[in-house]
Amino acid sequence: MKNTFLSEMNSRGFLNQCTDLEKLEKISSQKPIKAYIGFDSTAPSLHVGSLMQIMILRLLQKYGHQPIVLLGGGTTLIGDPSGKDSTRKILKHKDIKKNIASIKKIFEKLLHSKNKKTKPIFVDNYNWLGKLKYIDFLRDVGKHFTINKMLTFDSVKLRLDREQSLSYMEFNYMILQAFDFYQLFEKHNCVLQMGGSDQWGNIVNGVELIRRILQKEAFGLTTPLITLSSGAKMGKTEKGAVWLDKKMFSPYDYWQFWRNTADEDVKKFLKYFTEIKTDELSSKIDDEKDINKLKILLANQATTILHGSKAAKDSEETAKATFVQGGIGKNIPEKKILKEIILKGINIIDLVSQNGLASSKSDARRILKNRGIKINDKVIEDEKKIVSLEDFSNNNFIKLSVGKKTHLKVTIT
RNA sequence: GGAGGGGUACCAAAGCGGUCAAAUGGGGCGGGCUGUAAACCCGUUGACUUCGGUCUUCGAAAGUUCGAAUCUUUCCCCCUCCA
Repeated sequence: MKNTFLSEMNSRGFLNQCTDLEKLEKISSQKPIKAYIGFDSTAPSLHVGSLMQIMILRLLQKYGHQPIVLLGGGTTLIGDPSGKDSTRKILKHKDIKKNIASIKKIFEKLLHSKNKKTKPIFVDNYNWLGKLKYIDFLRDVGKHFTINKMLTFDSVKLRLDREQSLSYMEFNYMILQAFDFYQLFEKHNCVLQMGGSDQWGNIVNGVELIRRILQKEAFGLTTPLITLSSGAKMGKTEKGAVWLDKKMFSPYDYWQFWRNTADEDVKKFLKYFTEIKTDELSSKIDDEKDINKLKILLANQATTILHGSKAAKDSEETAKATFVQGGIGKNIPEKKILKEIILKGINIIDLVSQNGLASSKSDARRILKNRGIKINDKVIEDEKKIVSLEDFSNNNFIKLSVGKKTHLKVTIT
């Protein structure tokens, strides 16, 4: 097999379903194509759940194709029922716009834009969905959809089977997404839509709509659902969702997220979330006996892609200092505290809870009772402990730890 | 519109006049073991506390009572069946 976009998609394990793999391979290996993926704009940032789709867009660029990023200002107003038990809360148009602007920034970091031919095209489907005329839309587009068929799609069927209500608004979602594809095909000659496996139904609808209206062929492709060995959904940590925006989730935490990958998931993730060549990768995996080294490799690569190599290196060093040497690394979050406060002395419980290391004072007390609070690696047993100048006798800072993984460098100013 | 069932902590789900800050399970958090893993084990899981207690919570409001998650009334919401 030739080295093409699809062959690498295949070797990295990104292929789940495709409407016509052979034909798509033929077309995409002859000339550059445009492909699109739609992203949810319900939050001001994407999280790792969308990362696989982003990796695919990068791959697309690598092979000289052009990605189209659809940020769904229109469809987000409706809410995709796929994979959801219940109707989401409806966002205001204003908030969605804000989200789109902030998500766009993340893409600007993750996708290359130097090469004119492969730089991403950003589109917002509100531009066409917002202008639709109901009657015209029903006549032109609606006539191509039968209720009979729509009822068989998982997104609809699962809801109905579980006897959960599905509003008429959400029921229309798949038609709107199909219409998106049609629009992009017309406007940008976009021949391929990709997405997660839960998007299969929506994507196929688009392909069919294009065939019905234009008698032209478009393609759909889905990626497999990422399953974690634990069975949990990927992307949740003790700190909440793993956001891609560093303001919401720091590069160090991001590095830690990958570093803490379960053993069983490491090899898979190296293929998905790094850009190490697949043959090089498999020999690395075979040679490396220490799974923790592979985890570090994964963390470094993944962090480099999102936050840059310096952030990755800093994070690794911080981790080493924190976990291996038990010291304090420079990426440890730092908190400055006024000298007067220290001179007066501050209660350990207050210090911990005020800095967000515990959710309340009760919580801080509880952790302390369980021997989870440490100053400079010494367990604090007395909840009345006053942190004062003598705790800073060696340095002008202390390492305040809650649990094994949360550390804060408290510095006097 | 008619008939029935229900709304309890992060989620699921018990409780149905006091012993209820509310069983149990899941999740979370802390500890142990270890590899910053998994599995397992222990502890903990409303807030504040001078550790004696105090305050707020069982869909919302009002009431009965010495005392209400538990009883009454009104309201809101959800579900099932019938039309």
